[in-house]
Amino acid sequence: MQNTDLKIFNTLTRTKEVFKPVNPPFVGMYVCGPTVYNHVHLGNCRTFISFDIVYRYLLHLGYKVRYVRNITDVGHLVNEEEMTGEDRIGKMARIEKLEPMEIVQRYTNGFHDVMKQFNALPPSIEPTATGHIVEQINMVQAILDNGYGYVSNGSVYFDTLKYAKNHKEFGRLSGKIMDDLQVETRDLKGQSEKRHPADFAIWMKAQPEHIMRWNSPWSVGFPGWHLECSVMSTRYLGDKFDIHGGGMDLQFPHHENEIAQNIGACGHAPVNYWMHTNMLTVNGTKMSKSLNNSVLPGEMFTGENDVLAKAYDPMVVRFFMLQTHYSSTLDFSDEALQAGEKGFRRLMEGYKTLQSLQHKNGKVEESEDQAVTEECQACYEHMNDDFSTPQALAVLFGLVTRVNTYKDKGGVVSSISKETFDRLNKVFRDFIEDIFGLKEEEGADEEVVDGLMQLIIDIRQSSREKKDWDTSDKIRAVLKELEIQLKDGKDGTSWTKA
RNA sequence: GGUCGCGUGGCCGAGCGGCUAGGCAGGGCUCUGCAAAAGCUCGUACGGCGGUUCAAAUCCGUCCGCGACCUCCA
Repeated sequence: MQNTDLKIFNTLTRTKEVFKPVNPPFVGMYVCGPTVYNHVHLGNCRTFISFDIVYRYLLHLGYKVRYVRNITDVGHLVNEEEMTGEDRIGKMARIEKLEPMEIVQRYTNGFHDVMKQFNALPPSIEPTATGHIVEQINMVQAILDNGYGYVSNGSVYFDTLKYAKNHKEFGRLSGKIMDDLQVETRDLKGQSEKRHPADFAIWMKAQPEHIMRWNSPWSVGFPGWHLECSVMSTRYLGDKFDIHGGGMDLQFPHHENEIAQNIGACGHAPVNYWMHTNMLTVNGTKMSKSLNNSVLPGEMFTGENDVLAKAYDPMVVRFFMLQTHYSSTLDFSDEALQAGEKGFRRLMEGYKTLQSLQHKNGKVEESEDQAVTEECQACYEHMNDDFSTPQALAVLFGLVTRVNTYKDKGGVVSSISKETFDRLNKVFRDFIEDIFGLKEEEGADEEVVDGLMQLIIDIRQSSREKKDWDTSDKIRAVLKELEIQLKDGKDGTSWTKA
């Protein structure tokens, strides 16, 4: 159905490029997952939902995608720059008096629950850093063997200066210039172990109080944060794969260092297409764990937060995010969310309406038939243009108007051909269910159901009083089909779910 | 300070040289017992100032405002 090629904006080249997998029909995609020392917030979710769309669309195009998204459960320090930095997991374990792995398990579970609520497909592989200590040690050794690392007081650092001299790559992804970074030199604690401020630890010697520690040729310690992604992507996708994604805030230094490690170990760049999603903001400022302006998904779904006036269904939030391109910042506000909620419902109602329409062969209006065909096609072409969900959505809304018009005119469609009618149905199903991953909001809440049941019982009661048994029995019978059992007692009627 | 990006109508948000984005909100109309829904329709835009061009929201310069990264964050 697509006439155009899929184009992806590649951070490396800062241009949209036609997507050509290394080994079609297989596609390897790696996305930096969460560090599970705390709840994921909505900003984190935005990134994962964005890549869920990428994953879904690639699958829709027929690619065999291996989607790897890691769980960081060690090595991510509270302050990377200072040697005194404490491991994030270890810190929470100490504070909450739990095993580090209990922390990891708790927040991993929470993360999975949230992703499920957002209807995000699970990745093909979800590796953990602690599960790949051996591989990480091996990569540190490879980097040392190639002369791009040095041991200092039991820790191993990446020799950024030497790497930058031999490979022009350093700074390319993030647009940094090595000389600027030198100027950035600041007098920080523990920096003495490093030869250059831009050097970073690939293996760190554990301080005595550090809980998470492993044996290595250099010290009892733990792997550097940037290393795990290099190792796990290589392990599962090979040393040259298609797409690497993550939030924009990981571009530097995390992804830049990742490239350096891969080149340092394997001699060539690991990734063809780098994709970065933009930030979620609250009142114009980035949502961030460290800024304490986070809204948690759970708080959003229940409405218990300081930012928003009411609760929003996960599907509404997902839809809301799709209205903005992944590369733009997205600001959360109550007004915008409410508009999104109505828009979402309009779309879903339109989808339902479409499914209720009948096609009948008749006189085909050529221009209309052609317009519908073109609009259907446009949805795919917008997705092919760097996953432009807002534009695809706009076209879909245009089609919703058509669908509603068909319904107004009696629900029988004959002005477009059967083929076009079927295509229209396919586009809605493809986009709403497969590509956008949208589904109906969770069932009406208890309060509404209770209210409805009381109303039905009241109506039935008045028909019983009029001895209108046909009506009262019909109500009881239909409810029974819905697995609701009415119980007529002395004190009135109650109901239970069968 | 360095690097990058952004400023679009009441709100959100696409577009990025000529052609209606879209959603929400507001006005009018149609339909319907009423209401809602739905359809049709209307209005208010491209931060300021210059420049390039037959033509600029879209390119260039400049000024103003905002943000991100440069330190942990998706």
